[in-house]
Amino acid sequence: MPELPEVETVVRDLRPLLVGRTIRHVTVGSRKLRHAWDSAWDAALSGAKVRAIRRRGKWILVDLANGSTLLLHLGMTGQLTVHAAKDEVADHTHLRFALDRGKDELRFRDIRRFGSATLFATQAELDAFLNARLGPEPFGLDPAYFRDLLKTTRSLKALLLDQTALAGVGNIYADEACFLAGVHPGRAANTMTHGESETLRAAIETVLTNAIEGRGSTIRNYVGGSGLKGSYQNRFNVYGRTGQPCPTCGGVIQVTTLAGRSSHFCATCQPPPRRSKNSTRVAGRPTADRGRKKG
DNA sequence: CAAGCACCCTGTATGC
DNA sequence: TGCATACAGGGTGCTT
Repeated sequence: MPELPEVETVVRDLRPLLVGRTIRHVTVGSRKLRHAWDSAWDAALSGAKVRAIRRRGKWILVDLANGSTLLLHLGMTGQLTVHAAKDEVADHTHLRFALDRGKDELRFRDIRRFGSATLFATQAELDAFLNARLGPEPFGLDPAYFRDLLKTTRSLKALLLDQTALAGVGNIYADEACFLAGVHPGRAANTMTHGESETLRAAIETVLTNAIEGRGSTIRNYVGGSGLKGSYQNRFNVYGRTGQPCPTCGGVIQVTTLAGRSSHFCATCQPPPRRSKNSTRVAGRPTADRGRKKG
């Protein structure tokens, strides 16, 4: 599911519902997420007051008054919402954090279980973990820094999806930003002019800002921290619009595979690079995960 | 260094 | 209806 705008929406929704409240106890499901839950964290969390909730890239950080931080990632299908404890517990709910006197609880639901929940005892450990994985946030970037990022033979798509280059951009918003900037996602990054670099940098900000304003995009499972869906999927120009007309020129939106991901573009507004990586996908063409034998 | 693939999972859509 | 296959917003690790 969730890229930066969706995670930001979850955090904004949860902030008034969580900050200042105390986690009373944790209920852990039988099936593990990406990593197993450490039972020692139960004791560390019980009685811990929530000091703040924030976002870094696609990660959610719940800072506790005792100095520890609960770090969550929603993977592809994660949902983090506050419910009344008496509400029916949906299937695939893996963690429940009882709040205050137990009338309400924070629930982590994740169908595919690509998400994760981990407790970091100190800020130093948390920072080390995140700094090893994440580049800067994509807002207010120094144009010169962004130009430096482009000094690579990698495709724009691969670069934008690389969380160590730039934190928070995923498959949807990479495609939408490239469209807005008028550049093909398969372009080698080092073929971008200074002008194009600045246009793309600004396009990323614009797309993410507008998506946050629309509470993110709901394709399948995504809901915000309040349970409300997003609306930005109604404003997609290219993502998921294969075969439909380009909003700008009326040409047909194409799809190809770049960096192992479906990549959507308008061949007129975003001229493909001259050689390689511009062929449209043919039925049956292999992609990651396809043709693998089931375990 | 970069690209490609496999893998972690489940649900849904589609074709036969 | 049933079955097989392909695909999905992400991150990680291995091989080419």
